[in-house]
Amino acid sequence: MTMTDGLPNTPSPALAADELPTTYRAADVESALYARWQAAGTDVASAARVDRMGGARQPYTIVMPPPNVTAILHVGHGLNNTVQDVLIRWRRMAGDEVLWLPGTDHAGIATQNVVEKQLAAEGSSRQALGREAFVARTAQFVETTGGEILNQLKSIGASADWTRTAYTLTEPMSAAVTEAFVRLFEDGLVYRGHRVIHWCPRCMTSLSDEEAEFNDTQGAMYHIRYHVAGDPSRSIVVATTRPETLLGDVAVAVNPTDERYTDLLGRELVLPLNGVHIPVIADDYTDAAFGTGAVKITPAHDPNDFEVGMRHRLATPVIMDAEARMNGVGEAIDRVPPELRGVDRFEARERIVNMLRDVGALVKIEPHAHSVRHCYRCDTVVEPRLSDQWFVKMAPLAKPALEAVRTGRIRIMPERWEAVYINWLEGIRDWNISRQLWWGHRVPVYYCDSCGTTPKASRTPITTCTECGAPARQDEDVLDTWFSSWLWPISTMGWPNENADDLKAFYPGDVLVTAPEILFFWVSRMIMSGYQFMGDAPYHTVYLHGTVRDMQHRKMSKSLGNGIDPLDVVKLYGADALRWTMVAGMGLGVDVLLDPTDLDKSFAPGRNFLTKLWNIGRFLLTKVGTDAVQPLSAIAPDALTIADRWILDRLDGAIADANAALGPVRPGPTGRWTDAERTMGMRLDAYADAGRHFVWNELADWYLETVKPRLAAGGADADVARAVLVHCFDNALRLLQPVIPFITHTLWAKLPALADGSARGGEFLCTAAWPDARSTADSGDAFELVRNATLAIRQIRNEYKVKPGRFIEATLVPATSDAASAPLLIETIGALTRANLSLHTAGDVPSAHQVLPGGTEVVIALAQLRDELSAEDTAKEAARLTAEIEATQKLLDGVRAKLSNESFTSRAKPEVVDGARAQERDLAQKVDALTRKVEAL
RNA sequence: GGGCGAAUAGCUCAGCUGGUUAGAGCACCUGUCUUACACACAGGGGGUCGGGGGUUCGAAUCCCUCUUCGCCCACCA
Repeated sequence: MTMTDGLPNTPSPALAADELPTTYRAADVESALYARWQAAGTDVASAARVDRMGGARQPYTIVMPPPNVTAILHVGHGLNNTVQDVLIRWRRMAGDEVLWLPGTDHAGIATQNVVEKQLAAEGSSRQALGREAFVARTAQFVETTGGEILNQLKSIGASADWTRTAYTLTEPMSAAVTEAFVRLFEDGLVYRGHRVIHWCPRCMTSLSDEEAEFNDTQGAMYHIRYHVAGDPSRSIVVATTRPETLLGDVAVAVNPTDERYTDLLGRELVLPLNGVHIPVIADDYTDAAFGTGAVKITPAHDPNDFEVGMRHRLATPVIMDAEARMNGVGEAIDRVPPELRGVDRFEARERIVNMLRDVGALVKIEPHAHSVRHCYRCDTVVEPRLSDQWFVKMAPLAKPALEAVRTGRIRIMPERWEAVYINWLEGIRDWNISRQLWWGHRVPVYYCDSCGTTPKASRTPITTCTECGAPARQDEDVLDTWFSSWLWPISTMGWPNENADDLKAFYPGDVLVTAPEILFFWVSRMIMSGYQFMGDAPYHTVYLHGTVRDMQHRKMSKSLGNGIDPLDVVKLYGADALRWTMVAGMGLGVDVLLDPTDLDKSFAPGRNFLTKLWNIGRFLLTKVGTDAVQPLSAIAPDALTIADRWILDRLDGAIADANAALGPVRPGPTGRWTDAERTMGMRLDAYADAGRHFVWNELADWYLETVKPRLAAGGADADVARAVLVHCFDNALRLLQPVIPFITHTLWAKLPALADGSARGGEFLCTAAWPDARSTADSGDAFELVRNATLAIRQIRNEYKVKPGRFIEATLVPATSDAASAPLLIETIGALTRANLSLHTAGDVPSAHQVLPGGTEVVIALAQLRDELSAEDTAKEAARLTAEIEATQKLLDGVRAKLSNESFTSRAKPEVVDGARAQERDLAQKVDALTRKVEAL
């Protein structure tokens, strides 16, 4: 017992009562502790410490998906950022140089909409204000109220590097956006296109394909008759879902093989209502089997019709204005009857249908379910509209992004999204990047109206035409918000300055954490921009988490009123409870279900676990006291009891489970994930559970209970127990820190000092070391006897309704395999079960038996239990036992049949066969013991 | 229309390359204020792993098929 020399043999003084209040109050701890982390700079990254820069650490980088600058925190942000914070905190402890780079997005349409609404409330508008003033006003709005969401993230514990906070509409970001645009322009990857795009008449801007979302809608199919010019006896019936567009029709197309219409090809039809003559044309686009087999062609208001129109060199009259009111552009005004001019498209639809009915052109109206595109920002039905826009040619950019996933440079989790990603990229279409908005990065293209020279893209503003010296004019449009977002992983690190320290140290990064909704909007485009501008992918893992939903599985939203405010949860139960509940309840890619009407119930897992952890800590720290403890390394192996070995073994198991659930951290030296690695790790729920299970179901439920007498006895063995206790709890807190950083730190800071004077890991748990498993290989198997015997005795006590407080006599009959350890353990088992446990061979008095795995028997004489039982109970018990014998016998027969099967014993893995043999033995013993038991009754 | 996925306990989900009596959390039932914790402790009930075929000594796990849900994409007016 030399290892405890010099330590007092009296119990260590207890903690002062006020140091650990009986209940954990998160509010007393969290904001103060967060401020200390900030002051100490625990989450500030240093490029110089990174191995790529000659430092000693591997970088671990996550760029935060930038929330909209005007957004307020909702539970989806909470989930997203908690996941990132868990990964970040884990790697920080594991010794990586960690960079979690936060920021916000200027969110073009969204922010402009908010300010426009304000202006409307003031009786003003952006047009009234003018561009410059509007932008200034919006900038000021962002300045004063924006970015609040980042502060809110702090209150849930997000340990981002706030010294690097970025915003997409700052000078450096603008420089990156301009540089990217100009490079693509110069490479011919940005071009001006004249085509039908998605137009939001409320936001008054074009949208990309991704921004125009499909909604299934119950609409109608209108069948309309167009008469042949000069021959009222002949006609063609067309079918359309948008009758109002007929004013812009320039042809009717039929399939060339459709014999119904062959004789009408080349003839002219008269458009009802405006009398315009249009030809009947043949085009493969028309499906003879659909509708009437005749399609009205409106090139300016339908992308397909536009294509048809191009093939047949047809005119493109625009019959709606930017606000989607019936109105002709230029000569097309003549196509719109005066009484319809200026009428909203939906109103116009009704009126046109009535007018068609009046002139006898309306054949029928059928219900028709179809998908209609809506603006992703304001949900207005999008209008296809012919206009000039800037596009990015995507096919060349998509190529390396596809290769990256195919070759394992990037993995997407859950894996099924890889197929979706590949599917989308293979059919990728060009990206409309110009928006008719004012809030955003202005398109860096300059025109000369005077000499009309080719428009130039420029990194610096052009004020005068380089050709003729006349004043140059910048393009009015701004770029799609996502055109700055797609540069986020590089622009935040200093690109286009390729020598920027951060870019060199932290790019490429590691993981991107987001929801699947923006896989195309953002994730894949970042990958493309990474390859295009830096020659490498921005991360090796895309982690797509689920969505937070209510109990009806509806997405939480403001309009449904079913949201949960994370800050409410923080106030009620603390950030740790919020974090724990979300992480522990979140399978890979699985939605998190929470009940907004019952926060108490929804966050019970977090709250319950925190309370339990607090009580474990309170009890443990009180029992251990304040005297310094030996580090585990100073304890001689033979001083460890069976229980000590067991709990240390379980700790190793928990560490291994946590590491397996989280890792692998990054791909190996090849830089590519192997097929096996692709699906490994990132199981945050499994990791959290490994920690919870250890600290609750092993440390608290078993070890803490068994160690009480040893601590009370004092002396050298008490010091061993103290050392083991503190070691286990210390490591458990380390394991749990990434999920619940506040409470773990609070408890950890109260652990007694180490007797050798060594530091435990600095001032903060969040920068202490991630646990390592012990190198020794001794197992804690012997302790299983305690657990099995205890469970058996408890079961018998319950079965026979023995009052919890009553002591009983019990006998342990050890099998040879347990003969050595049993004598050391009976006291422990007795203490756990309120039994006076003796150790000898089985008598033949009527008894309750339990056969433990391994063959040791627990025997409790029935005589002492008899008075608790009625005759009825006894009969019932006998019947129950008989049934159990039968069931066990059946199992046994099954196992024996299997073992006598030659194919099984020869082909199955040896350990499986051994398992079956052990099972046969245990079952046989059980049948035997149960039979004796029923006889004794 | 194309692509993908899922159906396992009342609910939400684990169950890896087929092998002891299919697990967890919550919910449920019984008992307990056992001097850290009733936000706890102890014990318990509950699943023919969606249906049907097949491969195998052996299938929740692999194959086929049917049914039902879900997701992504898409120019059928």
